[in-house]
Amino acid sequence: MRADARRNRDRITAAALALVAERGPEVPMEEIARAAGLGVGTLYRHFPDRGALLEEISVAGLVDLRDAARALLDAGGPPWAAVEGFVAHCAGRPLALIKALAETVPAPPEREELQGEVDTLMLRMVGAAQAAGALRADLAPADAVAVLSAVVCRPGVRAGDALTTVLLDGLRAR
Amino acid sequence: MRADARRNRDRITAAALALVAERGPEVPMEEIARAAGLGVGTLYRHFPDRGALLEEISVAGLVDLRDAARALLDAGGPPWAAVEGFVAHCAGRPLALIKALAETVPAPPEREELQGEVDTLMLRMVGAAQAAGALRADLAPADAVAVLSAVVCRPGVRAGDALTTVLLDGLRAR
Amino acid sequence: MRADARRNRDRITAAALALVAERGPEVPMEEIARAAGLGVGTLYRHFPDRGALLEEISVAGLVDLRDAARALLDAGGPPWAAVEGFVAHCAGRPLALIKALAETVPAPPEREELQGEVDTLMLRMVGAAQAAGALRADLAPADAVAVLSAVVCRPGVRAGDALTTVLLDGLRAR
Amino acid sequence: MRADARRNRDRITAAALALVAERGPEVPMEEIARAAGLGVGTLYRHFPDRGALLEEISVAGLVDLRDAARALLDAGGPPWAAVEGFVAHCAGRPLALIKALAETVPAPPEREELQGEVDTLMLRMVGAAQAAGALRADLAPADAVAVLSAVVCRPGVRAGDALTTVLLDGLRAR
DNA sequence: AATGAATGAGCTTTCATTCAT
DNA sequence: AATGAATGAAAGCTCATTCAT
Repeated sequence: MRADARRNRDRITAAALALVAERGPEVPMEEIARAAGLGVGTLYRHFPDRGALLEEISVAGLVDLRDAARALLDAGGPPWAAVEGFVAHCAGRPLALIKALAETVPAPPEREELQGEVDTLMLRMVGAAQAAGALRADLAPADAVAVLSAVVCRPGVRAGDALTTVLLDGLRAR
Repeated sequence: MRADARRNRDRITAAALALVAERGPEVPMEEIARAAGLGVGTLYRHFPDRGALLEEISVAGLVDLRDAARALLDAGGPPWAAVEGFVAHCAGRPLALIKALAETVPAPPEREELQGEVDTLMLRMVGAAQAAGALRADLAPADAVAVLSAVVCRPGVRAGDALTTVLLDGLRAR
Repeated sequence: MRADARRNRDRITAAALALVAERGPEVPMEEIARAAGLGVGTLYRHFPDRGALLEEISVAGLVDLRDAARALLDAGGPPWAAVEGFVAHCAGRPLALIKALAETVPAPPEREELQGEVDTLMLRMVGAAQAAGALRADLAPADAVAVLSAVVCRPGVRAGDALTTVLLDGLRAR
Repeated sequence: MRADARRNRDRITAAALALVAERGPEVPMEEIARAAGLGVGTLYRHFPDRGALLEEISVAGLVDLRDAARALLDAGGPPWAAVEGFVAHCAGRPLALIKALAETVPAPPEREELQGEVDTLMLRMVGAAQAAGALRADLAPADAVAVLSAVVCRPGVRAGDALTTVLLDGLRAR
C-alpha cells in the first residue's frame, strides 16, 4: 500500500470515529470525507460502503480493549489493580460507540472472535480478583463483567469520577 | 378534542415510542403511522413534524419521572427507600431513549422546565438520604444524582439486577 | 387504486417504453419521470427500482405478443395467413427492446411462464403451416420459430418491407 | 511506436471488444484495463476517453469488413459465391456490436468514409449477383444490402444456420 | 377528518478522468 | 512510461412533508 494511501486511510478512520461518536452512525459519508480532507470517492475506494467503515471502527476499538486487558493480566500485579487499571483505560474511550455499532452493524466473524477474546480476558480478570478476595464473591463472574462493561461504556465516564468510584466500591469485597 | 382524535394521538405516541426504542430516532414516519394503524396524513395532523413527535415522547417520559419522584418524596418513608423505589419505578421504562432524545432534539422551554423539576426532586431525594446517613457523604449530591441516573437509564434495567445492586451498594454509606 | 395513481402508472410505463427503446435500458430514472410529467419519487412509489420498471415493460410486451398469437390461431383462417399476420402484428413494435430486456433483467416466474406460452403458440402456428404444406418442411419447427423471432425482433422492421418479404418467401414451401 | 506500447494498445482493444460485446458499452474503464492486464492510467495514455476506445473498436470492425468485401469482389468468382463468402466471413465476428456502436458513438469522418466504402462494396456485390440472375431482381439493391446486413449482424450468426439459410433462400432468384 | 399519492431534497454509491508516485 | 490513488460529477434511491381525493 502506498504511503499516501495509508495516511489517507488513517485520516478517514480517525474522522469517522470522531464524527460517529459525536453525531451518530448516520453522519453523511460526505462529511466524514470532508473532515478527513478528502473527496467521497477516496473514502469509497478505502471502504466499499458505510458498513465497512463502521466495522473498521468497531474492530479497532475491540482490538484496543483486548490488548489493554491482556497487558494488565500479563503485568502480573495484584488482581484488583488490573480491574482498576482496566476501568481507567476504558474511561474516555468511545466504547459506547463501539458497543452501539456492535448492535447496528452485522458482526463479521473477525469481530465475533475479538468480542469473544475480550469477554474471556475480562472473565479471567474478574475471576482472579474474586480468587484474591478483592472482588465480592456474591456475583457470578459474568455478572461482574457485565457490570464493568455497562459502566465503562457510558459516554463521558472518567477515571476517578463519581460513577467509577461508586462502581469500584460497589464491586469490592467488604 | 374528540374521543377518536384522542385515541389516534395515543396510538401514534405509543407506536413511536416502541419503534424509536427499537430502531432509533430515524424510523420512517410512514412506519410509525403504519404501526399505529393510520395514514401518514393523520400522523401529521397531530404532530407538525418529526421533532414534535419525539418531543412529545420525551416530555411524556419526564412527566412520568417527575410524578414518580414527587410521590416517593411526599410519601414520607425512609429516604433510602425512596431511592430504591425510584429505581424500581424506572425499571422497564425506556429512559435511555428519553435521555437520548433529550440530547438529540432541541429542548423546548417546557422540557427544560420539566428536566429542572426532575433534577431538583432527585437532588432532594439524594440529599435526604445523605442527611439520614444512608447514602455516603463523600459525594456531592449532584454526583450522586448522576450515578443514580446511570443506574436508571440503562436499557433493560431491573430492580435487583447485578448493576443496580453493585451501584446501590457503592452509593450506600458504610 | 386511485384514478390518478392509475393514470400516473400508465404514463410512467409509456414514457419508460419510449425512452428505453430510444436510449437503452440505462436512461436516467429522472428523465423517465420527467418525460412522464412526474417527480422521481412518484416513479419509485410505483416501481421499487429500475428492474421492476423494466420488468413491467417486458411483461407487457410479451402479453401483447401472446394475445396476438392466440387471436390469430383462434381465428381459424389458413395457417400461412396466421404466420403472415403474426409478422405483420410484430412489425413496428419494440420487440427488440423486450428481447433485450429479457436478457438483461433476471426473469421473474411470471415472465418465464409468459415466454413459455408465446413459444408454445408460435410452435403451434408454425406446425400448422407445415402440416398445411405452406411452410417448408426441412426446418424443425423450433428453428422456424427462432427465425421468425429473430427477424421480427429487429428494430425498424415493417410489414411488407424487404426483410419481411424475403423472410416469408424464404420460409414458404416451394 | 515502441513494441510494448503497440502490444499494450492491442491488448486494450481486444479486452474492450470482448467486454463490450459481453456486457454492453458501459463497462467500467477500470475493468477493461484490468482485463488487459494494465492500469487505467495506461489505458488513458492510449485512448483519451471512452469514446475514442469505442471508436477504435468500430473502426477496426469496419476495416475488416471492407477488406473482406473487397477481396471477395476482386477474387472474381461467381457473384453469388461472393455473397455467401461474405456471410461466412462475418460469422463469429461481433458485427452486431460494431453496428450498435456505430449508432451510439458519434461518427468521426474516418468512420463515415469507411462506412461508405463498405456500403459501396456491398452494393456492388449485390448488383453483380442480380446481374448474374442469382439474386432476385424485384428488390432494390439497397434493400438487398439491408437484408444481407440483417443476416450478418445477428450475434452468433453461423454460415448454414436456420436464419441464414432462410434469408439467403429468400434472396435468391427463383 | 383521514388517506395515501406526489414531490423533491438529500444521501449513498459508482465511475470517468486526472495526477502524484 | 506505467500505476493506481484521488477527485467530483452524476445517478440511484429514500423519506419527510404537502396536498389532492
